[in-house]
Amino acid sequence: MAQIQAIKGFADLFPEDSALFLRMEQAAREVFPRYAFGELRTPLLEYTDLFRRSIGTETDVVQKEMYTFADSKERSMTLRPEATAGVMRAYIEHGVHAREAVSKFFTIGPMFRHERPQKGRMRQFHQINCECLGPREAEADAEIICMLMEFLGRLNLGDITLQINSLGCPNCRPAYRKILRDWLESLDPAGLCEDCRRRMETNPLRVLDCKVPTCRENTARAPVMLEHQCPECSAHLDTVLRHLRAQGVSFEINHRLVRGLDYYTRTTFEVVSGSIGAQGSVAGGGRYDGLISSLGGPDVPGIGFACGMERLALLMREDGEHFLSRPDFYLASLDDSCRDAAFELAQILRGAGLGGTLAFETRSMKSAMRQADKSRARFALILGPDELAAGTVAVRNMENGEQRAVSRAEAAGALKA
RNA sequence: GCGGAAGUAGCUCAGUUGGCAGAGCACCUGGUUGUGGCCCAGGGGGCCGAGAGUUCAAGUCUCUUCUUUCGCCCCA
Repeated sequence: MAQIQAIKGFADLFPEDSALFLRMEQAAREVFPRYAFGELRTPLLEYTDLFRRSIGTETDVVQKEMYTFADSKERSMTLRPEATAGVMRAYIEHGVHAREAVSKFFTIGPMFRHERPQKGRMRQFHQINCECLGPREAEADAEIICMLMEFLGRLNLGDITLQINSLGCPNCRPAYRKILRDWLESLDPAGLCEDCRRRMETNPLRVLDCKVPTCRENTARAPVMLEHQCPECSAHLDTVLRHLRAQGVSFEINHRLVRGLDYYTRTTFEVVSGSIGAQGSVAGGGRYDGLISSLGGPDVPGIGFACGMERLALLMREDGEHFLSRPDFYLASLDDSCRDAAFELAQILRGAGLGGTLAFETRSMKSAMRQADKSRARFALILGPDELAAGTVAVRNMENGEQRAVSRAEAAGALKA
């Protein structure tokens, strides 16, 4: 215990790793604004009540996964376990609905859940989150899904699948819930796992989502949600799917797709990958028409999604590409007398927009070249007594080995050419 | 919260029935005047995750603990 260590489930991202995150953020900031989404940054810390009321007190997230503690005035605070709640709070608190009929926000940042860490799951993890508030129309669903797929498409993720389902609305879901529960109760209980027998009572929809193979077999012919929805919900989903087909966005209907958070209604979707182990869900979202009013805000519907950046990073890494950019130069002095001039030259180059390393110690030629090679710089710049006297610097192209003396005043231009 | 596996050099890992702490890669320095990658030579690097115990002797055996990892659960 002498060594100070990072907290379990909290990771350090070195430049090779953060380069992937940077690339995701850049893709998000390019794609989302074209759909009129603007970035909203909300606090990492909120009053615990916000999450209890939005995510649902019965969920695992609220019951056992939140980082909750009291501040000096004994108020219960929680590190955000997801982004939607904070966005909703900000939306309501600032009366945004009164200013505009449709609000579109994205947010990027860390979330915190006290779970057992494993592949693709950290206690501090990062999400890219989008919320579209205001429209009730199916076009909003189709648009945000198209946007998500366009965003993911920029990331070179390999095989991913978009799955869609509809959970119905408060008018038709209770009836389906009852039909499903009755059907489940007619089964031989021995065919279901312990969890499912419990879920049958508390949350029958979750039984469909069980991963135990025998449960899946035995519920294969369960009543299908989509066949028991009201005409409005059916029409809504049809419109969403029609637009996706027209846009060439491929998807599959997953009758078992049930989301974990209580506030979802109608359209739900998830993007999954088979190649990163058990935590294969890369993005997920859906419509939450009752959430804002249940938090004390106006009766404004919404739809949104979240993607897990650590999981995206796992998929991006597989194409083995270099995400770090190459420096322009590596500049070394061969003698102590040259170091002042080297420092000046490095600053001139940086002032001209070039990037690279200045070797602080005087190095031998061999060592300087080895360092230049290792830095992956495009050019090695060498400053020795000869160059110092002549007002030049030796510029070596590391790709082809071509080398020439260039006046120090013109070095920046030579590197750019 | 529940299971399985693993912690030895910066990284990947050897280490026999308990008996001097190792390799490869990486790093540094050289291989005669100031030139990288390949090759060769040399060098720096270790509380063997931590703490107890057994023993003349523990990297090795026992227990505890921490961490990592793969699953379950849940979720992005």
